[in-house]
Amino acid sequence: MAKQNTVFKDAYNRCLKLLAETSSLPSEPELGQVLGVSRTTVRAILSRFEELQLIAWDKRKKNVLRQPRPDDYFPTEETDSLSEIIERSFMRRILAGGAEPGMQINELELAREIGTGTTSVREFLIRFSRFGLIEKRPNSHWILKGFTREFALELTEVREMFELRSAARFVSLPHDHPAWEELKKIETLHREILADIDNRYREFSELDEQFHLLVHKASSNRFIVDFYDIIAIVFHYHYQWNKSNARQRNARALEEHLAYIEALRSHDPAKAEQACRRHLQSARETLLQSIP
Amino acid sequence: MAKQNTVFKDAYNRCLKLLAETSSLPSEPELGQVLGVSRTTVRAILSRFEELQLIAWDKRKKNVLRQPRPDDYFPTEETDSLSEIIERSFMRRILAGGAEPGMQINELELAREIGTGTTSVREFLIRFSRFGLIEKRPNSHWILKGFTREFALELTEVREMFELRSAARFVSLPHDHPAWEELKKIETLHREILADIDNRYREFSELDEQFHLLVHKASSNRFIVDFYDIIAIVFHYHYQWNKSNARQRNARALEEHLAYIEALRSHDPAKAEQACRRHLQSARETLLQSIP
DNA sequence: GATCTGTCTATTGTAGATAAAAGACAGAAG
DNA sequence: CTTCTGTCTTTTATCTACAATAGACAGATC
Repeated sequence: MAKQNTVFKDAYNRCLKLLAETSSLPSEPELGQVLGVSRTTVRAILSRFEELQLIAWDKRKKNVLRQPRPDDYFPTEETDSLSEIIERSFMRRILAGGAEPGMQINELELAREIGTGTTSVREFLIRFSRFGLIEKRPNSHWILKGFTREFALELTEVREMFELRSAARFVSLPHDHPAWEELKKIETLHREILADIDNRYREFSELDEQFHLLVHKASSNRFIVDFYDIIAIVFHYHYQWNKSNARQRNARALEEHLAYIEALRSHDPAKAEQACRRHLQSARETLLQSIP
Repeated sequence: MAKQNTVFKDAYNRCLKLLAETSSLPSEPELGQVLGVSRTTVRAILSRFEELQLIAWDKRKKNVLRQPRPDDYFPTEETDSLSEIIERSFMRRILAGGAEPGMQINELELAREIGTGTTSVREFLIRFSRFGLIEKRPNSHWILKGFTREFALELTEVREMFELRSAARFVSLPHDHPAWEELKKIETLHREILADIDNRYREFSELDEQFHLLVHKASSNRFIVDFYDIIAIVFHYHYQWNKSNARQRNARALEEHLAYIEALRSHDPAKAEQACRRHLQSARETLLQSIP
């Protein structure tokens, strides 16, 4: 296998959903636009649709013949890109499996275990190394530095510097800046989830990421925004891993976010700083509690 | 060619220098230690020495037979690792050659031009992407974001946050911390270069890197220390590129460093902050001046 | 004349192969 | 009994090959 066709399969599935809602599909370039793929892939999808008698395709006419059935979709496991698969496998290993700091990481072994070529694993490790959890010994193995207390402290130290600065920028954004609109939407979502916290507390993780990313973006600094990737990935896997008291923790964080949002909207730097600090401090404590 | 034997060639050259200074070489593990390579490579070197009648080798005895001649050394071009070659080629292209922001970067073309496989170019680009100068479009090309004014401003903004914090940590290091010793050495070097500035001003670039890295290390924060890589690479190539007024600029920076060092040694946080700010400001101005 | 389709070409993502380098282990030498 | 050497195995760095995907261009269609 040279290249996985996950782009095709994923776009195919999404296109099936579009197909379920109309009687004829738009032009190839438009489909490409909507699905975020090239015309080559669009045409591959349309060919398959035609083969399976889902549409009648003649040049510009793409009439829907029948509704898609559940088994027309590709299984979701097949639509994940290789790098997503590698990332998940790797994170499971280093967070769940007793991964001691100092442990050696072996490209070949990882590749065999995941069932993929070494090239992809290697590229993943290179990309991942910027998160500061692993380190390369040239001509030799990687070393796992581990998700330790020091790591968490160093991470939160930088996070706090960056977020405080971003929050300060946020309050001085012009009133017509789109971020205010976005902030309002996020606030609404907060209230909705909080109103039905027992059922919806799991949605917090994603919302948390959205909110803090919005704040970081106000810095207009690529290094600050990029750094948020590290925080996001750590918290993402951390939430998956450590579920104790999730409902209660999330409820508290949602309240803090609301106070933080209100402070941002006051346009008062001092208030924003205070609310930001308060939330960051409790986020840090939560993170540290989960590390032995 | 599967793997370049640059490790061998480089270690070989360094081993020749050792050989010039003794009458017999130490044990294989010890040589490996000194040269920073494995025993396999050490043995390859010794085999070659024996072949060329440089030593008589019998088990533990490795007696020097003759002094190395200049042509016993491998040419220096052959001792650079592939990634160094790629980095240099790439930086020359984006700094020197009229590289417009927004330009597409093509892995295959770069590889052809450098005369190497695509894998190595690809891995380089992935590693390099953390510097924020390029960005990947998945399944498609890379985009050059360019060494622009915004880039420089974003870079220096973060640099200033990090270095101020590191300097604050530095002044509170315990008196017996090895950093103080190191600082003293660096100060001496500063004075030496300054005393003979007309001849030695070119040595500033390397010293600058050493000094600021020492300061950043006081933060004990891997993200802060790692970030210094970006600054170092930018300034490194920037100095190579923009040589106007180098003597004068470097003399001024050396003076500022000395004031900064003195402030650090006073253990007075306020003084350190002031000296740090002053130097960072002029470093920023210098950088910005060179960007159109 | 703008947008679309058919066709063709170029580039990326990934696997597989191989030389270089690292590293493990047993027996030899001090 | 510690350190060294000889030998062997494993892993990394790199190249090449190829399917998936992107993208370009000319002619067709509205």
